This record gives sequence, C-alpha cells and structure tokens, in this order.
Amino acid sequence: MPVASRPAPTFTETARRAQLIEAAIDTVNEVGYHRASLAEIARRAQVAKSAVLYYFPSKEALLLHVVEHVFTALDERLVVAVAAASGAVDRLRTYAETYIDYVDTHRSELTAGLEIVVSHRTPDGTPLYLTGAEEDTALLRRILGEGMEQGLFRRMPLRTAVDIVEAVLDASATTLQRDRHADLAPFRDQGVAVLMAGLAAPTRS
Amino acid sequence: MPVASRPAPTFTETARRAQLIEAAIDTVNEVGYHRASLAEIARRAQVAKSAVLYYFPSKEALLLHVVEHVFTALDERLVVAVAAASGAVDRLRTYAETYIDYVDTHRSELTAGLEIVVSHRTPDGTPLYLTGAEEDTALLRRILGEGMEQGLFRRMPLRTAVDIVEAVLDASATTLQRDRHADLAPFRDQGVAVLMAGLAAPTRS
Amino acid sequence: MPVASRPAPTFTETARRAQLIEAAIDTVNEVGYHRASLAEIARRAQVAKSAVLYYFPSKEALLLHVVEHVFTALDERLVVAVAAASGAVDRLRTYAETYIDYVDTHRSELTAGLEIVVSHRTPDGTPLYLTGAEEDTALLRRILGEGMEQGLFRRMPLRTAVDIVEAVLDASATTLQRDRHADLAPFRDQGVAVLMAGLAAPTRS
Amino acid sequence: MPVASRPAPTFTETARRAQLIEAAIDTVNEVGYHRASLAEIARRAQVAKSAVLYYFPSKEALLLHVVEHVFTALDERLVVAVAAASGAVDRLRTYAETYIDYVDTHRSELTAGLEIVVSHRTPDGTPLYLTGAEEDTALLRRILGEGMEQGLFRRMPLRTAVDIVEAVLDASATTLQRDRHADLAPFRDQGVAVLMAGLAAPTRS
DNA sequence: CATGAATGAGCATTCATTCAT
DNA sequence: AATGAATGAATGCTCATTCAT
Repeated sequence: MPVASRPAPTFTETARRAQLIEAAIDTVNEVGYHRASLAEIARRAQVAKSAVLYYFPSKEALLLHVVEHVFTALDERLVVAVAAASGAVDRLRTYAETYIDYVDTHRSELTAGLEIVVSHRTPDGTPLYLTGAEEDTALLRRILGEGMEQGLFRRMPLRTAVDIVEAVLDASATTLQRDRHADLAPFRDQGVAVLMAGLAAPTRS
Repeated sequence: MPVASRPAPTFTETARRAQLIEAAIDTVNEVGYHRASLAEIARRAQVAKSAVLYYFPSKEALLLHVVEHVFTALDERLVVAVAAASGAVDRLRTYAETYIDYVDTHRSELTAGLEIVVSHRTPDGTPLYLTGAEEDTALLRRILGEGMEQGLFRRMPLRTAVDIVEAVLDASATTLQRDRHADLAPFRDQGVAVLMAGLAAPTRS
Repeated sequence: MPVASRPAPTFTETARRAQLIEAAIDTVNEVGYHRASLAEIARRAQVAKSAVLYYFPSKEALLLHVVEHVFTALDERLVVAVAAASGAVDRLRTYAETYIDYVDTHRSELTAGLEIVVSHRTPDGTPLYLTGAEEDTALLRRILGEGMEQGLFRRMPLRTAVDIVEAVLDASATTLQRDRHADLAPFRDQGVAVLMAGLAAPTRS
Repeated sequence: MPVASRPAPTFTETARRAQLIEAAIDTVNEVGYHRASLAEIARRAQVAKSAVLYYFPSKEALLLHVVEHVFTALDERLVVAVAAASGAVDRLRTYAETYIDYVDTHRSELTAGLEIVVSHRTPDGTPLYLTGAEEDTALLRRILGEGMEQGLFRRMPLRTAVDIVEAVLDASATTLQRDRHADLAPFRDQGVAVLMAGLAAPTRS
C-alpha cells in the first residue's frame, strides 16, 4: 500500500511520458546530445515543444530520466542474472554476458543513455559519471573485489578493474553507434573471453 | 618548384593558432564540449571572438584541428615506438604502453580530444569516429592482424579486437576526466597486463 | 418580475470567486503583479489553472475584479463615514482617517489593489488609473470643491488637490508594502495632520 | 588619472547605450514595465534584440541602468540646489521645488524611472524600493531631521515625514503619467505650499 | 462543476558568424 | 593583423487560454 504523496499518474500521463522518453532517445541517437533540442524532441514526438515541458519539468529532467530509465533496467537485469551464478568467475562472466545481451536487445536505449552520460554536464561543469558513480558500479565492485580476495582474479586496485571491465562492455555500445544494425555476437563472445582471460589470476610458472 | 597554394604561414600565425588550440583544449576540459563556445575559447585565449574566426574558418574547424593535433602527435609517437619492437606480442605491448604513457604526459590534450571525438557531430548528425576510422587505426590493425595470423593472438574479427584494445586504452583518459591528477601507473601496469593476457591465444589444455 | 440576464450565482460560485480573489490578492502581495501568473494564483487557491478561468473570463478580469472588490468596499465605507460628518473640514478629516483606517484593517487587499492599479495596463498600454478616474474620486472632489468654495481650503485646481490628498493617503499602503506589519498609527496621526494643516486656507497676516 | 580597470568605452558604445536607455524609457512609458520586453525596446531603438544584450548584460541590467541614470541625476541636482539654501525651512522648500522642476523638465525619464522602481522585483520578489532606501533619501532625511530638531517642523517619526514628502513630490510624476503634456505649474505651487504649511510646526494658540 | 491535456505566442538569452575598419 | 559592432537563428522555458470530458 504505497502512500501517494502525489496523485497516481493518469493513463495518458504514463503513455505520454513513455512516448517522450522514446522520442528523446531517438533524437539523441540521430543528432547527438549536443543537438538534441526540445524542438527536435517535440518534433519526433509529434507534439508541441510546450507539451514536453508539461510532462517533464525541464529538458534536463527528461534526459536524466532517460538515463535513469535505461540504467535502472540494466542494473536490475544484472542483479537478477548474477544472483543465479555462483563463484566470482562465473558471476563475472554472467555479468559481462548479461550486460552485452542487454545492450544487444536495447540498442537505441543504451547508445542514447551512454551518450547522455558522457556528454551531459551539471551547470557547474561536472560530468554525469562523477555523481553517484559508487553506487552505480556497486555490483561489479563486489564481484571483482570478492574474486581478487579469493585469488581468482589478477590483483589490482578495484577502481582500475572496474574501469577496464566497463570500458570493454561499453565498447559494445560504441560498436552500435557506428552501425546500429551491427551483429554483436562476435563482440559478446570475444569481448567476454578477453575479459575473463585477462582478469584471471596469472598462473605461477 | 612547389606550387604555393596558400602562402607560408607567418610566425605569428603559427603561434596564434597554437595558442587558440590550447585555449580550445582548456575550454573543453573545463566546461565540456557542449558548453565550449567561441566566446569561452576567446576569453581563455585573451583575444576577441572574431580573432578566433580569423585564424580558423569556423568553430567546428578549430575543434577538428584540436582532434587532428592531438591524435596525429599520438600516432606519430606510436609509429616510432612500435617500429623499435619486434614480434606482434612485443609490438602490441609497446603500442599499449606508449599509448597510455602519451595519455599520461599529455593529459589535457587527450581528454579534450576524446571528448570532442565522442561529442562532435557533423551537421547531418554523423559522429566523428565514423569518418576516416580505417586509417586512424591502421597501425593497431596491422599489429593485431599480424599477431592473429601467426597464431599469437586469440582469433577474432579484426574490428572486434581493435575495439577492445582501444576501449581499454581510452579508459585511461576517462580516468583522467574523473581526476585530472590521477596516478595512471596502476592503470598502465594492469590495463596492459589484462590486454596481453586477454588477447593471448588460448593454450590447448 | 426581474429579467435574469444571467442566472443568480450559486452558493459555491460566490464562494469560489471570493476564494480566487483572495488567492489573487495573496499572490500579488507575495510575488508582485509582474509575476502573479494564473498558475501561481491557482496553486494558492488549491485549484487547477483552468478552474480560475471557469469563474473568471480571463486573468485580467480576475485582477480587475480584485481592484473593484477592494475599492468599492473602501468607497462605501468612506461614503458612510463622511455622511456622518458636517462641514468640509470635518468631512475631509473623516475621509482621510477612514481611508487610512481602512488601509490599516485591510492591509493585504489594499496593497494588492494598489499594486494592480499601478502596474496593470490595457492591451494598448493605457494604465488603469486613467479609466473611470472621475467617478472614483467623486466623493473627495465634492469635499474639496465645497471646502474651497467656502474659503476653508487653500484655493487650487481641484485635480491638484485631489492628487495631493490621494498621494498622501496612498502612501499609507506604500508603508505596508515595505513592512506588512508596520504600525500605521503615526502615519494616520501625522499624515492627516499634515493634510489638514497644509490644505487649510492660509490666514492673512 | 582614473585607473581604467576596463577599457574606456568607445564613442559608439556610449552613443548606443544612451540610445538604448532612451528606447527603454520610451518603451516603459508607452506600454508599461510589464510589457516592456526586449523585443519592444529593440524595435524602438531600431536594432536587433541581440544588440541590446550586446551593450547590456541583461534586460534587467538595462532597466536598472535607467533607474540609476534618472535618480542619480535628480539627486545631484537636489544636492546642489539645497546646498545654496540656508535653514531647514528654506532647504525643504528648495528641495521640493527642485524636485518638481526636475520632474517637469525630465518628464519621460522620471515617469519611466518611477514605474520601474515600483514594478520591478528581484528574483526573490523583493521590490526595488526596499533595497538601499536609506541612502536614496539621505538628503531629505537630513533636512527633515534637522528641521524637527530645531522645532521648525511638526514632530513625527522621520520615516513618516519622508514618506509624506516623497508621496506628494512623486505625485507630480503621476500627474504626468496621466497626461504627459500636463502643466506642472499648479502642482509645483500648490503642492509645495501644502507641504510647507502642513509640515510647519503647529503654533501654540 | 472542474479538470487534465495541450498548445501557440512570446519571453530573455546564447551563439556562431559577418563585416567594415 | 585584429577587432568591435551587429545580427539572425535557435534555445529552453513561461504563460494565458482552449477544449474535451
């Protein structure tokens, strides 16, 4: 029984917001964050500019909503998938494969979300990926930390390991930015293989 | 008898252009591509807005010049360094280490250059990394292709291998975007190690 | 048999209109005429924006209603009070004291009403105090005209005398705009004294 | 030898700024503060909207400049005139006459300046006449305070006296808002007379 | 009786660019 | 060689108003 501090959204509202988020995603993908103006977004949604601001308090809020929308869903998917795996190695592989699968099946969302994360700045110039970065990577940090502790993964600063894994996984989206219809299978197979082999604790010889 | 299609640049012209490129780099690093306006760049260069357009035909041209400036220098460095190494494995390691060293010693150039590459779009919406991508990665493609042919590297589509290597190497710049004074040593050591181990041809067991 | 050109207002209608007028007054006082938008007024009345326009044909009509509401009540009070006094001097003093007392006891109404009168313009730019000014000041004109005729007041153009008196009396509201809890007693005592002494016919010396 | 922290304004700049201030004054007088948009001001100045913001950082800055422009000049005039008078009574009379004379000879400036002062609000809703009110009325406060101390003026709170005097003097501008070609002579003669007689210390009878 | 939805006109402001000097 | 002046197009956003329900 949720306490509704603000009234439950109407059917139209839910639909419109979804439509606008979709339009924002399309716009960012087609013209880039830099040129994704309210006018462009409204044009794609086939509504007036002011209608966008009727459902979102500002253009910024809409774009941040896109980011939240995309990465919350991704994170939920990852949490569920990883929970079904046991052992750091298996969990990491599951994490990586699930991540790339998600990118594969949510191409436009992911490319737009990443472009916004990379390009957006708060009014004082701080990029988005600096705010709340800790919690965003919590799951990955846990897997990698655990694996290193158990001697399964190459020892290195957690931060570094996270950066490397994310760099490779996000590269799958970059591939799509280059060609939105690209086949992600080779990247999934080889990218994950490289990560697993690269991160595996080196064997004494 | 060289045909001078345009007159040799004067000393001041060369100096001014260098100064403006530097100002553009600083601006992009401080406020991001999105807010890097001509006015901001001119302010940092301590010249009038119109002076910028006196030396560069447009703002876009200036920013593209920054990209060229940065990546040409990086490429030259890579070519020289790799030439001194022998064998695909050693050449890849040299490539990777030189790359990260260059990022380390040219922090502002690299972070700005990458931000522009990622954010800039041509008027029709095409991102920068789609134009001339082939030649930009020529050296890396040669090293990886050679290594795979010789059975030294894990076999995969060349495109995929290039993407993975570049993703990891570029992540060093992302680290700096997060903290411009970050110590890159751990990333260099571990990043390269992960790449080498990950790309090594899997041993039959 | 009265012809009902418009049907008698229902109870809720009367109540709603009063509530909206009150909300408009509060809004003008809090944010000023310039920023008193329909949205702000509706928010304070806790109704939807469109509800405001259900009871008033336009925002302008609502604000003009506030003015009418305030100054009609003030005028009625003045008429009653002045009727009880005899002689131009006494009537003027009564007028002035009643005016300031009314301001004192209807602070928010008066300050809002005056701000609207001062700031509002018809679409063609005409200020409010140009429309129907004659009848608004009828009572004061009569008192002053009579007093001058009888040699009780300093002789001057009626218009000038009215302007002076109104300026001083309205200044009591200005005092409240500065501090809504200000004590108006000194202003009532001294303001009236100054007016009476100043307007008194000069004695031959 | 003034130290120029910013470069001396060019001839064009000085001229344009004056022209824009004039256009702003005309606009406020013609359509009121509320409707005095950048577009209207620019139209009257026969320049592009952006040209206004080339010379003034914002619309607000331009309007505040008008206020400063008007009231600084008025204050200077008052200071000079009052300095030539001796005795509180004479000084008050001089103050009042000079004030109204200034209004008379600078009709459009004064009406516009007053409308801005009355209507403008800072972003948090504070009216202009609340900021720095102390210093604006310094001269008048001094005259009235001195006169009351010497028993020449009716004793009352300084604030009240200032409010009364200013109300009457400002009413001269209100007269002009009603009719920009009105003859101010009767108001000057009678208004000043009323003030002097009204403020004079009451004689014991 | 009252509202949520939607809009078009207008707003102040930013910006890359042009041009005469 | 360099600039100040000026602009037109675009941007994010506000607002009074309309209308179907």
